[in-house]
Amino acid sequence: MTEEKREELKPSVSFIEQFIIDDLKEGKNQGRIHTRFPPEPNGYLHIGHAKAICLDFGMAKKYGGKCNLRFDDTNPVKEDVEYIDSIKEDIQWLGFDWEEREFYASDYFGKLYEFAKELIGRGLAYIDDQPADIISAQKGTPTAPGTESPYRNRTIEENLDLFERMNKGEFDEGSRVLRAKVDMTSPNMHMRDPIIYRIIKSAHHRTGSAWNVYPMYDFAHGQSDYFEGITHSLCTLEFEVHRPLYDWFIDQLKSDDYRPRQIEFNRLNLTYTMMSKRKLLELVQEGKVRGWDDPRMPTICGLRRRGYTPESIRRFVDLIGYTKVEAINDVLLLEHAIRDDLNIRAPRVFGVLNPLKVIITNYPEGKVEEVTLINNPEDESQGSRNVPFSREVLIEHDDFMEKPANKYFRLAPGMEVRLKGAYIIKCEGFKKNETTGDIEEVYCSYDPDTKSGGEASNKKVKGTLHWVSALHAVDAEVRLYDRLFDHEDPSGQKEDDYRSFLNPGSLKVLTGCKVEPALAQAKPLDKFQFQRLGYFCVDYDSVPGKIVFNRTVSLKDTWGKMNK
RNA sequence: UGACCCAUGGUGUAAUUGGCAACACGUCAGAUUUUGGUUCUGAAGAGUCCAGGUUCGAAACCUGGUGGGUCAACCA
Repeated sequence: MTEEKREELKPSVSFIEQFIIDDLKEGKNQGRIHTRFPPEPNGYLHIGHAKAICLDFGMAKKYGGKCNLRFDDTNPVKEDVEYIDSIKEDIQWLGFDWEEREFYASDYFGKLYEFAKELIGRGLAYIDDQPADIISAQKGTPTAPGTESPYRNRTIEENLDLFERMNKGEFDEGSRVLRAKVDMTSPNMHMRDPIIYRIIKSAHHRTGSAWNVYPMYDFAHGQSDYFEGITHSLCTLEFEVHRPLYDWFIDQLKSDDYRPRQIEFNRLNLTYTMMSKRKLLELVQEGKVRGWDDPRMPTICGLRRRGYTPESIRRFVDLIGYTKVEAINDVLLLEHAIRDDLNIRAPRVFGVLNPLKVIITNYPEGKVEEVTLINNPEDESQGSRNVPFSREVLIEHDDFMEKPANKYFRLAPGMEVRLKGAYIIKCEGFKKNETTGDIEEVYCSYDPDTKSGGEASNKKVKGTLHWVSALHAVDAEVRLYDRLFDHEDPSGQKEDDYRSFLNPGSLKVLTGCKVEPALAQAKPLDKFQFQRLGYFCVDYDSVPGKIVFNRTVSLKDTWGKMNK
């Protein structure tokens, strides 16, 4: 899109941003905007979380507000410190900053406990002695109303006494719960006397064994928002039915005009992958992938290892928008975002994945020239580099055909191609293994006048190939990734387990690849465009002498598409 | 036999709130190119789930359908 066209476009904001603009205009909450990102520390962040992070932090920043990081750690059996550091790292890597506002729902356990006792005192909460299955049965179904617990009308004194003794550890897990007294006949299941405190005797990663009762999500989240002065509590669509309860608790809690507002938006779904934390954990535990940061995973750390940049992820999130429609986004759009970003920033280099030796028969033996190559035609400031050229070079196996197909612009008997940055060569012959049919060597002549920059270098040839000098190239392992699943929506099929859609070809490890010498110095996460092939990123597994690259994404390939 | 939410090209979103259905991705064609990349130009592709209604005028508002999603964890 041209700048001019961009100017002409009318500004459009998401429905959430419009709500924020309206609230600000109405002067709600003293004109403040304060959001929060509330991960549960029970797994790694994925790109769906990135969508929420961009909104939470993005809206706060755009409207002069703040965004808190708050760990929603109300369930000690499922949560662990292990995840906290990775979550913080991922948010920072994405480019967002919660400054000193790192909070935990567990910071408020004391206040929440007091609030619970206050509700009991006001006759709005009671201890239920029934087991889980009975309580569950009494809740009714979405189409049938629930029935009231026989313990619903205990005295305030008894409720208070029982609640305190629950917290002292006098009762077993599961023997009693604290429920809010709302409405057992409500059409909204969440309003049917929700459980707000349960007994858990496992140690909590932050509060240790200080508590024997822990608040449920519905009793912790909105109140934490309130305690922190949050104005806009943005979450995904499945919490829509929780909103009446969220508001109910805020109504009991509020003392002035301030009140946080929950707004729900659509979750991110991507084709050929899935976002379920539980299922992603299964992939890791069952060894279907190499870990949370396997480059095929939709996790932030996986994308980072794959070679995605924070800018590209933010751009992608910006492109897909926020609505209330449950959509499934084409992963092609994510790939477009990273290509677009890397096109401008990634230096171009030569890497040969599947080498075929070309001997330039009329080039002097032992001679080595340095040829100069532009690092990035899209960015002059990246300068140029020298690459050694000699009599034996390696080209891509695909760049030679014994019997060229129609419109094949590469090397074939009698055909001329340019070795990019060096000379134009002509194929004079080749060596073929008669038993296997493999092409083993190709023999070419070169024209010394066609050296790039030289007098005859403007000669038109159909093809330009990348190459490395056989003598100077360094070894590399290259990992090619394809979609993890071969079904657009692997976890959305009722009949089939998502595992049955695992793509057996999602990882191809290529050894014996050859890259230009300077790459021996590359560091993990360094990003390059292997010219004519794609964008590649140095993997953490690299060791001196053997560098490992991950293919982030291939270049668009119109030739490959023509031949599909 | 419930409540709530949703429905615009293939996909994702717009339409300044009732005034010519637009943008991005993808697709196709052409130009440029020492990357079959990039860039540039152009094209095809929806008449807005359906049926009524209100209105000079409806993608938008109303009614009723249809289709999809969410909700019955002592998970978040």
